[in-house]
Amino acid sequence: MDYNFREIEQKWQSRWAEAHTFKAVEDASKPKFYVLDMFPYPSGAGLHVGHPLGYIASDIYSRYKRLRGFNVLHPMGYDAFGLPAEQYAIQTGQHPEVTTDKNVARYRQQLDRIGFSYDWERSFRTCDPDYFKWTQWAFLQMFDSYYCNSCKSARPISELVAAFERQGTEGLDVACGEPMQFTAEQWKAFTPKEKSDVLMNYRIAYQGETAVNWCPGLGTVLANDEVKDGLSVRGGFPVEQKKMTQWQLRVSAYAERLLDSLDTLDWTDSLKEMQRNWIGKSQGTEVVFRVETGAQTTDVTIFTTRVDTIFGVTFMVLAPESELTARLTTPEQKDEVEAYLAYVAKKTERERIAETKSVTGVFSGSWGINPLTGEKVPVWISEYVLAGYGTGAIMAVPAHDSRDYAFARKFGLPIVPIIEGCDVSEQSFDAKEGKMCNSGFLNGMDVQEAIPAAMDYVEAHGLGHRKTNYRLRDAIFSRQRYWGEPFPIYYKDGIPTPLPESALPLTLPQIDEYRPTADGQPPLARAKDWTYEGYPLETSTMPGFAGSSAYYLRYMDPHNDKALVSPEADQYWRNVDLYIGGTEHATGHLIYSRFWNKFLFDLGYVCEDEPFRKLINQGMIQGRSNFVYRLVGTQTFVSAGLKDQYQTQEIHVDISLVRNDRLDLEGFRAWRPEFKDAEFILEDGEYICGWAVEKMSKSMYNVVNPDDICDNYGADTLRLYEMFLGPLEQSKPWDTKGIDGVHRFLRKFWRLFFDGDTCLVTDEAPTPEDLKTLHRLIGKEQADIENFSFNTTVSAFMIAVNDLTDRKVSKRAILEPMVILLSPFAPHIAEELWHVLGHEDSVAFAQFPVYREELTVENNCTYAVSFNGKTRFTVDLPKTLSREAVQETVLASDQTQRYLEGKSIVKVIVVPGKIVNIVIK
RNA sequence: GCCCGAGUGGCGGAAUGGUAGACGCGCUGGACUCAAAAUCCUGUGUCCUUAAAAGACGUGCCGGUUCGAGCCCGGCCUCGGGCACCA
Repeated sequence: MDYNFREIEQKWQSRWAEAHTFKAVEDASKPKFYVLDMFPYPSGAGLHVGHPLGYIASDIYSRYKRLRGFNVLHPMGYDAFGLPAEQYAIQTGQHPEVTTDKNVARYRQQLDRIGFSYDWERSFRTCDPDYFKWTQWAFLQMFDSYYCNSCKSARPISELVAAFERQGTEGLDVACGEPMQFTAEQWKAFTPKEKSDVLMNYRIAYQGETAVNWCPGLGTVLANDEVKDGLSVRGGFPVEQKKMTQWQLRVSAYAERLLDSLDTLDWTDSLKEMQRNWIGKSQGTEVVFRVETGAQTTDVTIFTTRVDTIFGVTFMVLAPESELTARLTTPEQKDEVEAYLAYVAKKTERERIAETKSVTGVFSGSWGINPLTGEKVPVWISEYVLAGYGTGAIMAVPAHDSRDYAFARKFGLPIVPIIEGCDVSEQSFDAKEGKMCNSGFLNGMDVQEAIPAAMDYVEAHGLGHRKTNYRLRDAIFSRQRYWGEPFPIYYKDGIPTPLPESALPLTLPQIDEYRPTADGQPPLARAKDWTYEGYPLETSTMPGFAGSSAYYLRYMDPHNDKALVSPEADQYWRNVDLYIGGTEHATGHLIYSRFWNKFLFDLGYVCEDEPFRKLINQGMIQGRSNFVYRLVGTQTFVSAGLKDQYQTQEIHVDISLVRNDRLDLEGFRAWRPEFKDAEFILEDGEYICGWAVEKMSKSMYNVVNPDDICDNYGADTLRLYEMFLGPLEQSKPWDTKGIDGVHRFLRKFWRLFFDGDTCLVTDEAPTPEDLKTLHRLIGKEQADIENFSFNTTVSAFMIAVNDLTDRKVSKRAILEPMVILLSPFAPHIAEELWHVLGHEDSVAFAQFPVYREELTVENNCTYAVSFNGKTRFTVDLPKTLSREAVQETVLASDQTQRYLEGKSIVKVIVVPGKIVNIVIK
């Protein structure tokens, strides 16, 4: 019997499916382990070999944990709402659901071939009404909650209403948009509309006007993490800033908690660091500057992290979008300021980024008074100050801030250094070090002392107070799209009103066109009768991250129609023990999910404060593209080695037409009509293609499909090979060259069991040597899997199998545990051989072999003998020998004597088990 | 500009501070074969010399700690990734 992987893999995949082998059931007698992959968006292109990398790793870990006696929850589903299906719908009129169905089916088929141990009965898509009902439900919970700063928790909005009725805003410490002040009487006198507007200032899911990333190309707003370099991540369209009223989530209320509990997570440092930067906590001071505009004065609060430099302030700057700009502009400066504001407004985000080096600004005509010195400084307006951060106004210290420095230089403003001996003739001195000068009471202090001293002073004199700011903004939650969750909100007399829970899920209406309406309304406005009890329903939909924010909770209890997750299921599965996915979600999904989970935790719906305990980022598998070089303006192609002699144009060529960088000439002519009569300039009779490592993508013709690998080598080989390629976290190019070696290993393993049709397995007793081979492998696998060092485990397997092959060992006592060890990596062949060995049950639930260290321990240690640090030879000595005995034996040996050659010994250092170093003169 | 991470043969990559290059690919030579495929065996960091052995040099660069450094420390260089007017 040969190793027929096609037959074996098909057979076991269907048996696992029929027997529901990997169905997970809550079982209090076993410890749980929850392993989750970041679920994919089912795109039309299908999976390429890069996608399963993380899935294979998580499957290996899941299977390993099962062998270790854990009750493993390992689910999979689809993040199915999203832009590509909708864009396709706009072009073709095809309902996104149809496209999604088709793509999901294809994904499932591809995933199934790889032999994952998912519990498919728990699978769902984010676009299933049974699921998004709970996304809408969570939104309503947020709508109905506010965040209490003093108890650090979300609370029902009814409590806030009660507080307003009792005492107005008196003594309130809650997260809000604009600070508000009113009495209980005033509150009671508000109209329903006014009350609704006030509460919007406090709700965790709220509607508010804000500067948004508006993408005209997509006709929708985008979240910060959906924009990169001023272009939309999906589609690459330019993005501009625009003020709009949008649904938002008050993520900023959770900034401190999101930051704090990062320390409790087993994530990589780089990922935690990314989140820390994104949250961007900075502790500083708010200081009030009195500003004179003609005869009129206004108090302007600025935020700074360096109050210690306040004696170096030579001007102030306002953000162009700040409400203060109009107020502080004098009549004389009005025209100039308005021209500047117009100039800023028409710039797109992308242009702003491209011109980040250029310095622009305009004088407002007002003068601020430095509260410490009483000195007057001019107030300028410039786009380098952001309206959305701090107070939208700054004090400028050009001597010690590079941005202020550039501005001062451009507009000829004074630069006053306040740190002794620093040189500010060429650039600012930003470092927080040195002795203070020109700074009144701070003179002579070290900068590190001066910072708190200045803060204390400002607070003591009532000039300002300490303040912590965060860069983290509230998440914009509306999208002007069709293919997303509808908001369970309708407008009753203009007041946003939540739908009752009984009306959920609110499903998408049928519409006949998916583009925005002529007057710029979202596509849902096209729906006939998009109303609730006669009132209009909200027409925007939720963003992509809505559905992915709590999906891990739903897998715990996917068919529950009473709750997102039952308390019992939640108590059992708790949170994700191991989450595997790409870093690209660091500042999107992984922040939103943590926020969402903390919110549900506050309300008591879930029992863990953090959703993902351990997180591993698998690297990307890149493609290896091939190129041909066409002589410009012809259909003649020159081989890579000769291309420099000609003027050529580089063209991607499909890698299926290339083998070992040699081009299949006939195949190439047949590839495209325009290449039908292609001529070639060859080197050594062959056409050599150029190559490069690039992202794997259709347009680069470098996509390798996992199905092809499964056809030619089998899923087990694919799985082993992807792990063997290198460390999981590292990005690496796909290269099919090495795959034969891995496949050869599996065949070699098979041949330990069979020679043709003869079964070789015997009941012969293993020798100590056999046991050593086995237990080395057990020890290695045990240690490596826990470190996700799967590549070295595969190597260890190869060594063991080579060992056994050399000695022709086909003993059951050795092979049986080896099959168990192999089963997480290559489950199909392992299952087959497990049954060949006479077992009835699945190998997936066998017991991980017990490691016996004493079997692998050497009796001898190899000592490296060095002279003055240079290793000259090695010697094997019994492990039990004492230091002194080792020293004596080594010194007495012939080899040592030969190297000594009469020189005298200064000292001898013995490192037990390792080395003998002899220092000689 | 700021913050992370990484630099080891022809290639992917191994090495608790202790014989650098495991394992795999590729390449040499060989066995089996009429031949091919498959399989197996052999060699394979560089240089020098050689019949062989033995040497010398080798983990991006420069220094340091150590009996001993790919690994630890300091300073550079290069390449990836993230953030980017966040006061």
